[in-house]
Amino acid sequence: MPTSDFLHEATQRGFVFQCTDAEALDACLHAGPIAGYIGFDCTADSLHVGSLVQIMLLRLMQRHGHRPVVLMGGGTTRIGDPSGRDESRQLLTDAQIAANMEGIRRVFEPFIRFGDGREAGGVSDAVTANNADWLDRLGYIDLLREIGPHFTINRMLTFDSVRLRLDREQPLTFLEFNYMILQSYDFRELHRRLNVVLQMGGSDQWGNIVAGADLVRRTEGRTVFGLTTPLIATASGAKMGKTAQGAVWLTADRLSPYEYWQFWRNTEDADVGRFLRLFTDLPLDAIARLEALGGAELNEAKKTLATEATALAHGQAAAQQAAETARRTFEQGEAAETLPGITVRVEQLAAGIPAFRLLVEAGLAASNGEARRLIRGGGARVNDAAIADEARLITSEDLIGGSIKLSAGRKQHRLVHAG
RNA sequence: GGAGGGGUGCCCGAGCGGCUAAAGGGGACGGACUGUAAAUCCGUUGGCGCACGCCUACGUUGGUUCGAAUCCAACCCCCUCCA
Repeated sequence: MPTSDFLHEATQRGFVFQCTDAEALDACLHAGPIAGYIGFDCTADSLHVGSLVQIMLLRLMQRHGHRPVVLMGGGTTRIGDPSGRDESRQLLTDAQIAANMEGIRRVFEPFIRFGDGREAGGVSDAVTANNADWLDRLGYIDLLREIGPHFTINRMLTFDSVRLRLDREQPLTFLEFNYMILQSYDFRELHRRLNVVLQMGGSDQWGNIVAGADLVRRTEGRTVFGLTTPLIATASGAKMGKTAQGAVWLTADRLSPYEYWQFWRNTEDADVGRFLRLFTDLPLDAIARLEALGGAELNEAKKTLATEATALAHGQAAAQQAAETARRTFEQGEAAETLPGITVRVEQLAAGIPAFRLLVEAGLAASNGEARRLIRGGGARVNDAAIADEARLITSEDLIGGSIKLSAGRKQHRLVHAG
């Protein structure tokens, strides 16, 4: 077991899947603060829980006095990460990439403290870098001459990412084949610029990370490290991060704090301890106590998980409000006025709106047809009373204290306000 | 370049002239049971103010036919073998 603060805790909390040399990294961490990075593609203007392990790992680093470096894939995104199986991604314009980068940077703000890293005492200030700064102006021949000799095809062919494709007799384009080279180049560049000695990432990045560490060793004569996190799935095997509405985004413009809280509240029993360790800052002994709760009592642990995780992403106040909204909704059976909602014009409501239509407008169904099916299946309710008739009209008569509670299933509730 | 196989709904996959909005499975959603859990069981799973009807959908574009996912032609893409 590692003894340095950071690696020790990262290991205990379940962040470590593989490490190039845990002992040497541990020693290096003992010697003083280091800089470590994780790369993020700029394919959307926000990130979802799929990236949360990486974010939390950077956060953990910083908590132990090390410097997190967030690498934006401004350059690599221009090509498109080919690892997502079939078709190559739609190419993004430079303007889109720039906008996405700005959005992604904002995702990190609640989790990580940024600074310019230069002032005294700011050794653990996080910084961002953009690989477009160096990749955009790479010369092909120069790159080949300088980097090419350090990569043997023989070895590249042994990488899982490559071998799996070849074994399955799926095409692997030259572009994809080069991805590890660009990522390796990033590592070396960050080492040169910011003295980064550690690259982290998901377990699927292992090959690329190792290749980068090798490149730095060969060309710089320095030992640098790689560390991967495990793939996070739910205990029942599902990929994590899916919800009725789609991806679980980390920013409020994409997913409300209430819904984010709900996502964590609905964690499977078997995942509670693991998720508390990964996605909250709670001390390990406190987590151990929560995890020990049995049966329905585990729900208390889930609430703690939800509130803690929501506080990290959206702030303490938003987390408390989400918890309170949930408490009133699920434990008191009320229509908490803080539930997500929509506003409908009074005249429209007076005239009456078909329930199926309102369900769609409230975002509880994707189409009128789906809303009708929901009603037929007995899953739609107005003010907690099942809607029996597909043609049911919702009118001002249904207003209770100025709003109507609309539900799809037991868990999704919306308020319709008259305005 | 030649020979063969293939491209079907969110995914996998059957269908191979009408009974096909297209079997089956997965996923997803809803219901029951619970603890806002898992497992299990049941239902639903293209759009449209949806009884009827109309529209869109089986790689693309044309054609044959009363009628095509199913037959024909050309084209695009993928796979295998040969060169």
